[in-house]
Amino acid sequence: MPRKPRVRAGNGVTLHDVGDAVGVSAITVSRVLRTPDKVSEALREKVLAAVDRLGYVPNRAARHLASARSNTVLVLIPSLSNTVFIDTLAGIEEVLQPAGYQMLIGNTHYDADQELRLLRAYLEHSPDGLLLTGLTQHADFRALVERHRLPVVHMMDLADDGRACVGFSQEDAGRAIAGHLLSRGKRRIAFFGAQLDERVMKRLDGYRQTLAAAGLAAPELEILDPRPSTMQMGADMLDSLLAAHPDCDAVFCCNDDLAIGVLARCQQRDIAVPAQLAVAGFNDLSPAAWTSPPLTTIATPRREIGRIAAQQLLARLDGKPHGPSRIDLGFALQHRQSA
Amino acid sequence: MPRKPRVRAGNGVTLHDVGDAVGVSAITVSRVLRTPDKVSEALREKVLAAVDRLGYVPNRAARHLASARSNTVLVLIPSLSNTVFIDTLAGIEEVLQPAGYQMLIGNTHYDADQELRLLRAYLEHSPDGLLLTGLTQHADFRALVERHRLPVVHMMDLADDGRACVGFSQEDAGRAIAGHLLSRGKRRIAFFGAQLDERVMKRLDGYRQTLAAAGLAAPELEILDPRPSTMQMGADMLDSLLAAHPDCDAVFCCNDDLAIGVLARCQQRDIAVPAQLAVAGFNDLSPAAWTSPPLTTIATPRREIGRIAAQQLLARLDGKPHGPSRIDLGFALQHRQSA
DNA sequence: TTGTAAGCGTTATCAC
DNA sequence: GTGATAACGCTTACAA
Repeated sequence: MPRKPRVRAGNGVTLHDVGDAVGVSAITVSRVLRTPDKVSEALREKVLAAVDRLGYVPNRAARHLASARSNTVLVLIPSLSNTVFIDTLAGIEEVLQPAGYQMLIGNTHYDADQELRLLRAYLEHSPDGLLLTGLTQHADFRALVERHRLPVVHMMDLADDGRACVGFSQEDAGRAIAGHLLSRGKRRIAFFGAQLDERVMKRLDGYRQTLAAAGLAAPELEILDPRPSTMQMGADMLDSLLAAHPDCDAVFCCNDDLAIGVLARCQQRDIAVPAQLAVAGFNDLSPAAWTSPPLTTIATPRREIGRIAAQQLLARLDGKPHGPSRIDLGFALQHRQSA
Repeated sequence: MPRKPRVRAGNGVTLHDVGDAVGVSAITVSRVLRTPDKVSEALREKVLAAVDRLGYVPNRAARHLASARSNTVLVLIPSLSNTVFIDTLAGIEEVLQPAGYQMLIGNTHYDADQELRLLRAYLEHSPDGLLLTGLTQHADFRALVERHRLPVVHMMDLADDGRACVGFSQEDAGRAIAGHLLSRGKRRIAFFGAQLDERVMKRLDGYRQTLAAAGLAAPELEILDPRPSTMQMGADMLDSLLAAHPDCDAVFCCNDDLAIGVLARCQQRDIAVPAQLAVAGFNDLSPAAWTSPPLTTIATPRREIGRIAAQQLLARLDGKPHGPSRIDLGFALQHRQSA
């Protein structure tokens, strides 16, 4: 009866090979590697020596297939070029790596359809759980997630419907900036928005509410552009704002990138900041402290968000009792000289 | 004889289930999905309908186990917080995703030991190939790679020993900046270096050679710090440089971050740029165009590097004839106002 | 404490 | 064009 040997992945050394080398069965080697306590010390040492000598590397696909656990978490973020999400990833990695979990990263490009496609594609890896950015997904997204019984933690924002989330109130943050500008005596406060994702719109809402409450609502001072934000865009927005409304005395930019462009243009046009025009940003990226004048902005706890979200997810994966499912990490107004 | 049903991963729908629903065997369903041409059209349609109806999702672990190909590429980069490597990742993703490959990302934190540990850990996924940053790895790295017969492409730099690589000459780039500063009439040219990785040291070499050739070598004007670069560090370096060498008339910063800190400090200290002190950076990150004055720097083709490196790797994986293994993508001097 | 047998979901091989 | 069978490497369940 002829055998049918196949091509092998990796370096070709299997649990069985290691077992043969020591004179034990494959399952014993497996135990040495996963639950050393259940194996006698004598064997344990011999096996570990053989593992080392033969250069055995566990095959994750086989483990996954046999155990029905992939030890993999799917992380969906809107962009790789935005430091905010990179910082979040770093926080996630910090928790997942030591726990033996692998992070799969999907870039949605701020697009719900793409997000759904990514989920479909990554489902082939049968991730054990999901970390999502924001609260709003494609209409079919949730059903698919439930069908696969995947635990989910949302990041960057706060839900009120019981979904697990780790973040802060984007609306409150918008209110905080607007309130700050009012407290500095500004009365004609503009809003510059790009990308116009869920979170930017909530910041805009907070800004609107605060201005309205002060009787200073100014929809004509809102400049919104759905394209990704750039510094150039910030500069351009400033030009068009001042052309139409030279009486404007403050600008709340939905992120630091726009704000940096605005500040640069102010310097070019000799506009006094903050005396003539106050400028505020959002996120507190590293260049914010090095503009001239340094930028007043909202510092967001994004690395911490990643860390806590990952911890929450792991707790669910282990079936551990987890604390509150809505975790508010807050934000901080970084008051510098631009506003 | 009692069966032993196990827990299942994913949504529980297998090739076999789909086959049963249509009245064909599992292997036929597999063929419909992978090689539709080899299945009659009638069957094909029925099968695809069932796949859709049942919500079948292929199990990648099982495929990997059976086919000995993981369709996975391991990418090792030194840092997630450096835009340079994020851009490279974006280029890689652009090529890998459409080709059906999954990218595993490992963050080495500029540490060869960590890089080796990551390789060991990720080997469990049996990646089909490797994309590495730089040319220098841990002493044991290469042996491990060869043992697993993994094709490798190096990124960001150029090797002369036949290894596959996609990048540009870091040394030439250093020479280009130094040469430019000389051509602007500068004679006391400092070098600020952080991180001090392989590539920074090569830029430093290029700078040294150029200055030496002009009879203007000035080792006392080199400030090197092995810690990760920050804008603060750039500002601090400028302070200590000018304290010791007030006659210095130019600074070549090993990256834009340092340069931004230097420019900010120049503005604070009322140092005229470039008249009194010329400042050059490296990488041409987006803020570089928005400093005051705008930063002269080296634009590097990092996204393209990622793209081409991924293409080269895929060609090797497919056993296709690949062109030259050393691909020089060059760089461009971005001449702005700071130098 | 250690081993045996079976099964995880897919694909390679060979037969029809 | 379609199917039966075994094999991929590991872990669960159960036996010794």
